[in-house]
Amino acid sequence: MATKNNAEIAAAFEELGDLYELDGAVSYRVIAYRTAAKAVRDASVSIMALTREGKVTTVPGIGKTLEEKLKALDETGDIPSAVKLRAKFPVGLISIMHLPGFGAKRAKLLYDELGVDSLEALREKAEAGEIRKIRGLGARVEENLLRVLAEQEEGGGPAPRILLSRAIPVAEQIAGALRDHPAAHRVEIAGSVRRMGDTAKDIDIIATADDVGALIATLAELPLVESVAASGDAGARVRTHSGVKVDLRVVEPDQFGNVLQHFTGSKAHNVQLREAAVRRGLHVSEYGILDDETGETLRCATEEEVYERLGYAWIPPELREGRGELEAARNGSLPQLIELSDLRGDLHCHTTLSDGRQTLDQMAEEALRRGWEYLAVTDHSASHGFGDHVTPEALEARIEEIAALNDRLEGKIRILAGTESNILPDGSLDYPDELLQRLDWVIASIHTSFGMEETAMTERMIAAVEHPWLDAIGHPTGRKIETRPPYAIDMTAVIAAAAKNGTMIEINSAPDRRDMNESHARAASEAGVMVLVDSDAHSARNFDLLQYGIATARRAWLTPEKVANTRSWADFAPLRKRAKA
DNA sequence: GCCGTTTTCGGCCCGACTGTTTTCAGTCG
Repeated sequence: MATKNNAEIAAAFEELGDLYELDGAVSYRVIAYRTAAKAVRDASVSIMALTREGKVTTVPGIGKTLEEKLKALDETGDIPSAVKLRAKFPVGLISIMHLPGFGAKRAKLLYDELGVDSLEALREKAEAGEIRKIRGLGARVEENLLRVLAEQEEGGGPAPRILLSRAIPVAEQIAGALRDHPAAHRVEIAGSVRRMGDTAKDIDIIATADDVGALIATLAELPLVESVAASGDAGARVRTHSGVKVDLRVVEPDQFGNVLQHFTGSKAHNVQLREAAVRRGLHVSEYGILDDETGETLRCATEEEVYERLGYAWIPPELREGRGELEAARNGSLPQLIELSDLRGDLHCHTTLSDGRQTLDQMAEEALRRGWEYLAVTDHSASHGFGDHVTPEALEARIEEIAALNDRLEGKIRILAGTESNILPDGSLDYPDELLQRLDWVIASIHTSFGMEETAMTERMIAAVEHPWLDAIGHPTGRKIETRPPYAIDMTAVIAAAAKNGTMIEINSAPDRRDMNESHARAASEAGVMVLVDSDAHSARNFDLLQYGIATARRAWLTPEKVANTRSWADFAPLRKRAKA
């Protein structure tokens, strides 16, 4: 039987948590399963491999009981308690409990009272006016239910999350407009946008102002705002023409720090922060810090004060995910995170030779303008297809062209003749070794045969990692955020092979890739792999995308030393395999 | 079900909103 991957294990824990909730288990048990599911999904290593090694209880949120369930899942393909509970509750109840405004209690109530066991049966009962007759429910619940069911049919499920690259311009445009208003004092973006996560559900903005009404009016009248969903004396919720929801909260200046901290989150960070505070007799909320001893609530104008009162150094938002940052902030071991300005070059971009929109000279000129020391030009390779492949002969001509360009540039910047070679299904590259050896730089990626089974895909990638002229792996999992899952691959094994062979792995900065992700990047760096932050630019403007790769690097706790292309050319050049050979 | 700078047992973040009921349960972030 195939080994369950982390996503499958997380789904099994989610399901079991739902089933226990339907069964009326104490809430803490249900929460424990959901916490564990998240921990498994975010883990950078194979949870099943850890289970077999007897080390899985080192993962926060997984204890003895869940270890036993993991063993059962590994050996039999299922969890006995889930089998038992599935016989008790029809699968349809889980769909019902996930409807907005519903939960386990209501799903169970509907099942017990009306025998409802599917969304279809639920709709029939609602249309027949049966829901409103149940004690504890009413006409409003029935109306809302019918509306939700209709919306689901129309929209096909919950609203998708928006990519960070779509959220940031909207957030900055709105925050900028509000800052320009004379009544505004402080205006800050909060939420997952401030944490620079892969995606956001909505945009949170926190402000202080003399005149709340004027600020809300300014927001409502912005050209990009389509409609105002709610508006009060403490803020407003609006929707942009592009469908993005924006929440503005206007708060008292002496609570700004508390509110900004609260709404920056994440949930896991805040829960851990508050639990730790309770152990010291302090209660944290968005309104202040209540001290049990004095009965007084401390209101903080700045976030720094909030963390200081609780005994922590201020924590960069990108780290606030409940992944050890509180402990590090307490004992002074927070990392000095990499910044965009630390980069001295880019090792992955395209020109008109393949599918880029600008010429070699234009890309070089832009890199020079940005003050970089080096730029590797890595057009697609011989088997790329789409009519923009680069034959070996064309690549040889490109080598000459770049030599001439470097002469003209007189050492102001160094352009590297490179390729983004395809990793073929057997793990080989699609140029002859003699040609790869003549290049200054070789990055290689998988662009075909995404459907391979995990073992074969991992072997394919490791064969490439071991190639003597391959310097780095590009976008190693192939994911497209919100649109395409990663192909099946054991990244723990790939990372180990990369560390052993001195092969670098990139964080691709394309905002729908950000690949490798923050979890793999942190693991790779800890394993001793040199990480790259690459733009994969297909135009000169695309170099701006590096901000998203840097964001992923920061969320992976990376310092400048851990990222190879923060180095000067003199220090970077020897890290390439061809320099060591 | 997890976990420990009071604890290996007895706790477990905090508040808003909605809709239903007269003081609260359920859901959500």
